Amino acid sequence: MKRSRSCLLLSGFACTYKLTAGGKRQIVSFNIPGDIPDLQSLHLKTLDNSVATMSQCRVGFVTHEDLRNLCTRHPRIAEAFWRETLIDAAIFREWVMNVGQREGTSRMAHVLCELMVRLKAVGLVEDHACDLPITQSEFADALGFTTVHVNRVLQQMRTEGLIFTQGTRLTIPDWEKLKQVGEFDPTYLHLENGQAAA
Amino acid sequence: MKRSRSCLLLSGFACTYKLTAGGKRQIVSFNIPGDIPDLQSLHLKTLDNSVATMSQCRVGFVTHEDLRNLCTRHPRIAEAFWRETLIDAAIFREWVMNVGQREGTSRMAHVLCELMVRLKAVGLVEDHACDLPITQSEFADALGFTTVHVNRVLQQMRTEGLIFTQGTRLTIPDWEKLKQVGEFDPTYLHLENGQAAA
DNA sequence: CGGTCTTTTGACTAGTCTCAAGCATTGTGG
DNA sequence: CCACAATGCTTGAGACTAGTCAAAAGACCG
Repeated sequence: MKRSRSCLLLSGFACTYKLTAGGKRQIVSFNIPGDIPDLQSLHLKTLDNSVATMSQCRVGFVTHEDLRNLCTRHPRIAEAFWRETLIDAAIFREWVMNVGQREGTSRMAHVLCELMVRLKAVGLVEDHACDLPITQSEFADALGFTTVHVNRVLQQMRTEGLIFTQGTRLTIPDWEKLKQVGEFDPTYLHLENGQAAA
Repeated sequence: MKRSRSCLLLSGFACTYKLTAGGKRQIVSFNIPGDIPDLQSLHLKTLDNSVATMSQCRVGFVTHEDLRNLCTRHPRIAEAFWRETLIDAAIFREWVMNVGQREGTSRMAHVLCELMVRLKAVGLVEDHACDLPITQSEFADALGFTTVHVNRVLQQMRTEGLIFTQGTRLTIPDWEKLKQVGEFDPTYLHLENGQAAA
């Protein structure tokens, strides 16, 4: 179905996902405030994924017509939007590697690092802690694990002192350690100001 | 490192890959004739992946300066390039799902279907057959399997009549069956003329 | 023809899944 | 304000997919 507008996530958490023929869900990205989850629809006629909220969200809508006018009138803006979609692609590539090559703790640590850095970039991290309203079953769908396995991995990470959780609040006691376990190198996020440390 | 030009694959097969800190390789996409594997470098300063050839290749180079001029003078071309990168992203999303949710035969079948359809689109498929100079170890790196496992999966697929190989030539005896096993729906490739059947 | 790369095989191991149940937390209606 | 859904988290045991290690057999190339 062709969409005539894109949405901008103002607050809250969402995710982009796809379903297999067998009905299994793969979350292909987490969307945080500032993201435009369906910017691609500006140039692709058919949608090949869906978006779901993971918490209460506020969203803004922009019509494709307005976006297109903006792009023609201000090439620099067009370039910036294009660049945004290229960064999304870079993140997908990293996820392919994460799901394909890393196991258990390492895989989990990597997405947590990614989330922390991205959230930090929009000011949602304080003292290595942030609010993360993502259920274990959502993590499972994102990592290609089962909920049961995510639970066990998280427990292990807690006992190893890699993470600390209270409700939806996540705290990273030792950022360097988590980064190392997740083999995390933020280059692929292409942040302007290489704020590698969260 | 900043690149000042992009390359167009004229003939032969290549792949885009990333390495984990531990040295494991994840192939994130196969590049076929007509592809511009590093088009992204036009707007991203740092490269977060590498490209390798899998066979003899002929490539053409275009400087970013020329590309940028082309884009400013012909907005439609800029739009087309942007669209290409969006399709790449759609393929990455599908790969995340493939690696995250499908197992063994199904996972393998899916990439084979994708390759067939993409090769067909550039005229490299005849009678459900094509030349595929991809080693089992390369498939392994693309699928997140080991070479040993790829070998066993392929053997099973041969005995099941899903594929037929002689050297680097791959023939698909029963396209519908392969599509079904791989849960393959070509929507995500966003081909202009929905040539779903290869 | 020797050397290298690729494919194939076997036996054993490990990571992850499945099924199944119990517990905790939260929000809601009576 | 409490009871009870509903949802999410935790646990255990057994099964299965895929990995590891090791080596042999083919294929390709200078």
